[in-house]
Amino acid sequence: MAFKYEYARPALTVDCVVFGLDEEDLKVLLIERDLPPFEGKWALPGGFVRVDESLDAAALRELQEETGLKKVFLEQLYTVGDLNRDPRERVVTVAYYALVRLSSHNVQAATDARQALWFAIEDLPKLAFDHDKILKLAHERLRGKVRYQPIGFELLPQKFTLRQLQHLYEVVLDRDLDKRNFRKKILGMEILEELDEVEADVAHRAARLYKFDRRAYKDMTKQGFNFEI
Amino acid sequence: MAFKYEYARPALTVDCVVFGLDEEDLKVLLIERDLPPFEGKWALPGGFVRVDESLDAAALRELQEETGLKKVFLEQLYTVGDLNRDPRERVVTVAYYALVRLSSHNVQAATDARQALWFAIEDLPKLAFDHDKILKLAHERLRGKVRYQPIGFELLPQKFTLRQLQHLYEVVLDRDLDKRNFRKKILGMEILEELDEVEADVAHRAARLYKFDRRAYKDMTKQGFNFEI
DNA sequence: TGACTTAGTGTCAAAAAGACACGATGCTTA
DNA sequence: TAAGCATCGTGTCTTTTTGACACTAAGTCA
Repeated sequence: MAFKYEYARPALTVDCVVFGLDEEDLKVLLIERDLPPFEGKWALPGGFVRVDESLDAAALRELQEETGLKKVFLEQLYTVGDLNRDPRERVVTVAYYALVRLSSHNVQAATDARQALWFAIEDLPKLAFDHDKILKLAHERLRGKVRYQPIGFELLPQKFTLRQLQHLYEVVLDRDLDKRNFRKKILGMEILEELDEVEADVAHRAARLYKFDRRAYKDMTKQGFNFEI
Repeated sequence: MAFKYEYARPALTVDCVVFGLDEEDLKVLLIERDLPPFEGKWALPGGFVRVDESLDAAALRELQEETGLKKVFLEQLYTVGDLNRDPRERVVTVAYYALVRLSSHNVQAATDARQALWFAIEDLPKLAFDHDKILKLAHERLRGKVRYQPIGFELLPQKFTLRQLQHLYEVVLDRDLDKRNFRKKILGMEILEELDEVEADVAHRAARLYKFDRRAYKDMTKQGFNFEI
C-alpha cells in the first residue's frame, strides 16, 4: 500500500468491444474471467490503466494480454463511471471499440482470462458488470459511424470483393442493399482500387478483388468529399 | 493522506466546454484560474471527480461551482489521458460539452475561478493544460452533431424565430444557407410548433415565433425519422 | 406618408436515390 | 463434354431531394 492520496480516487480501467465479421454475422470477442468478481462469467477484455501509460496504450496492452490481438483499429467509445458498477469499489472505465479482420487473427486467451471466444452479436451470453450496456453502446456507435466514415474496411481482408463489402454493410446496418445501386455508389466514390485479381476457391464465377485506397480517400476528404453509404 | 492503494492511480477530473450563441457568434465560457498550476490563465471549467459522485454529476457540480450555470444540456465528449498533460501528476480528464441559452443565464465566477467570461470561438485566449485541444474537439463534435440531432435548439431561447434558427446553423456550420430552402426543410419535418406570437421589440416587421416540439420529434424518431440539416 | 428593414412565399432545373432483370462466366457433376 | 448451377457484372427509368433564384407584404421609424 505504497500510494497515498489526500482524497479517495476511483480506480481507472479500460474495456474493449472487439468486433469481427465472418461470412454470416457480426461478432464480438469476449473473455471468460478467471478472477473474481464475476469469476467464470463472460466479459469484455480490459483491465487497469497503469499510471505511466496512456489510455490508448492501456487498451492495446490489455487486448494483447487477454486475447492475443495486436495492431487492431481502436477508437475510444465512452467513459462509464456509475457509482456501483463494480462490486469491489468505485471503478471508472474508459470503453473502446476495436475492429479486426476476423480471418487473419487467431485469438488466444491469456492473463486473467480462461478463454477468449467470438460470439455472434445476436446471440450473446450474460455479461459481467455493466458490459452489456457498453456493448450496446458500441454496437450503436458502429452502426452510426460505418455510414459516414470508411471504417468498415477494417473488418474485411485487405483484398475483398464488392459482394463482401456489401455484405458488411448489410450485416452492420441490418438491412438489405440493392446490388447495382451499391456498386454504382461505392465505385463512383473512387476510393477503391480495382486489382488484377479475382477471389480464389469459390465454386462459381470468381469475383474481382478490390482494395481500399486510403491515400485517395484522404486526398478527397481534404477537398471536401464526404463518405456516405 | 488517508487513502492508500496498492498501485498508483491517476487523478480523475472533468472539464466542460460550454457553448453559447448570441446574435453574432458562437461563444465559449472560460474561467480564469485562481490557483496553480496555470494560475491567472484561462481554462475550461472543471475539477476533480469525487469518489462518491458519477461523472455527469461531477461535471454539473463543477459547472455550477465555477460558473453558476445550472440545468444545462450536457453530453460526454472524450476522455483525455496523455501522460504529461498536467504538470503536477498524472491526470485523466473526462471532457464534456454543454449547450446553454446565452440570453437566459448569468454567469458568475466562484470557487477556484477569478472570473468566468464568454469568448467568441474565433477569438480565444491561450488556454491552460491541453484545453485548446479539448475545445477544438468539442467544436468539431458540435459541428458534426448539430446536423443530425436536434441539439441546436439548446442554444436558442424556448421561443425563437426561423431567422434565429437559421442563423444558428449558419454560425455553427460556418456557411450560408438559403432562406427559402431552409424554411421548407425545417417546417417540412413537422417538429416545430408554430406559436400565435411574434417576436417583440424589433424595428421592423416582427417574425413569428416557434417552439421545438420534443414530443413530436420523439414520436417520429420511433417511426424511423432522421433529423438532418 | 414615404423610406427602410425584415418576413414570408413557389418554381424550376439538376442531382441523387431507388426500383428493377438478364446474359456472361466459371465451376461441378452426370 | 454438355447441362446445370451459382454468382458476377451491368444500365435505364422514375421518384425524390437538393439547390438556385426574386419579389411582395408587413411593420417601424423619422
